[in-house]
Amino acid sequence: MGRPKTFDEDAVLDRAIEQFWTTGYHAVSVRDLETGTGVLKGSLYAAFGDKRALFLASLRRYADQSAVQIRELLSHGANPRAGLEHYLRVRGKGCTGPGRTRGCLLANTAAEVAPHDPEVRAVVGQSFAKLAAALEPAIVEAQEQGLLSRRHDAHELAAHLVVLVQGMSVVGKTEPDSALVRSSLRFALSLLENDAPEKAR
Amino acid sequence: MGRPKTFDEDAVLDRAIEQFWTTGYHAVSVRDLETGTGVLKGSLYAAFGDKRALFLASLRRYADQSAVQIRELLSHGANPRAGLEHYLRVRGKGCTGPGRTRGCLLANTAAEVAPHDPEVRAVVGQSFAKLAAALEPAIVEAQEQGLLSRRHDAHELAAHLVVLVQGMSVVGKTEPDSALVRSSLRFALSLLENDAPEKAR
DNA sequence: TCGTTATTTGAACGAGCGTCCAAGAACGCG
DNA sequence: CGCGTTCTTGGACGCTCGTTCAAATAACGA
Repeated sequence: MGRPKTFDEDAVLDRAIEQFWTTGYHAVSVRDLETGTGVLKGSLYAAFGDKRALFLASLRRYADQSAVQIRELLSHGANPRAGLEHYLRVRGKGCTGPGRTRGCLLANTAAEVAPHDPEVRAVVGQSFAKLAAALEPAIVEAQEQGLLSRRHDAHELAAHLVVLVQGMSVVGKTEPDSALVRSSLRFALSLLENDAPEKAR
Repeated sequence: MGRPKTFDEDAVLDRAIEQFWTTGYHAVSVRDLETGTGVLKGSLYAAFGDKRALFLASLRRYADQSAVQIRELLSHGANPRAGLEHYLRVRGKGCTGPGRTRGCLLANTAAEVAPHDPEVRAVVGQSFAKLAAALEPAIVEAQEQGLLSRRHDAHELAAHLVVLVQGMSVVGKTEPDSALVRSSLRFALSLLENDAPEKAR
């Protein structure tokens, strides 16, 4: 009953994600969100609460979406090792090139907001933990299938890859096509090569 | 001639660094800087220009200081490999523990400001490049002295460590003592072990 | 058709922002 | 002791911030 909503909340969140992602939390004003989402502030406040609540909702949606994407990327290819490689490649490419200097919303938020907002911190922290928890079994399986060296501890390697990916997303923000990101990606891929030291490609 | 300055510009920059570091660029107001530095806004504007200029000066000073620190850390210990290990340990410890959730000003700035300010971007980008340029010769020397495996390309490993360190500083902001940071640090240290797979410590 | 209910709309609010500037204060010099 | 110069001081400016709210609007059941 009553007057029906003229917008889809999830669609608005997607637009808001874009803005927070490219511009950052503090640098986006409610007026910006108004024009960016096409929803007047009054309605935004009625639907989501205040700016921080809208940001939290956007962040949670982004985190959910990226958790889904992780699973998709990891299951790409013939085996777990190919999935890991694919995941790294996509994440690396996503941080380099023109228009790709906005990094990852989770990393941006970890840097800008997390230390000052426990709720935000929890969302970001859990996202990172989930990412590691998704990578680890893929690593273990790849090792069990003899596709990946057992030289490295699976748990530590998973954590390492999580940290590395966030690092790429941050370093990549300093230039459109960062040589550092490309090199570190190449190195990470070399870590996923099977065994046999001294064997290039 | 004229009335003498009542403050040391570098000391003010050090205080400003602290504030931008722990709070972020946008979240620090000129009033905050006033109380934090103990210098009234009028004098700040007279000495540095505007807020952005003060930030840039602080950032450059931080970058210079951290470049010096890198050299110190790398020259610690008996050989280049020990220096690298020491550098990683210090950087890792600096991102974990209570009151250590502010990360690295360069990483924070890369995430929050770099994409929207070319001058800031240049400072941060050059700092990252310098860091890699400082790590690489240490890696090469360690390899030449037989202290470090030649399995990995020195240039790529240097880039990898730069990205990793920035990643640790970002991920570390999501909890006081991040298990991810500790694990990834342990993994990175294992990369610096000499050769011989399956050999712990 | 009318009353109820939910949403939209945009004007208005106080607070705080970054910035500026006129006045006062502290020095060296003649 | 003034004089010129430089720095300090803090009030004031215009603007934008996040937020609120009363009125207008649009759907529904009766």
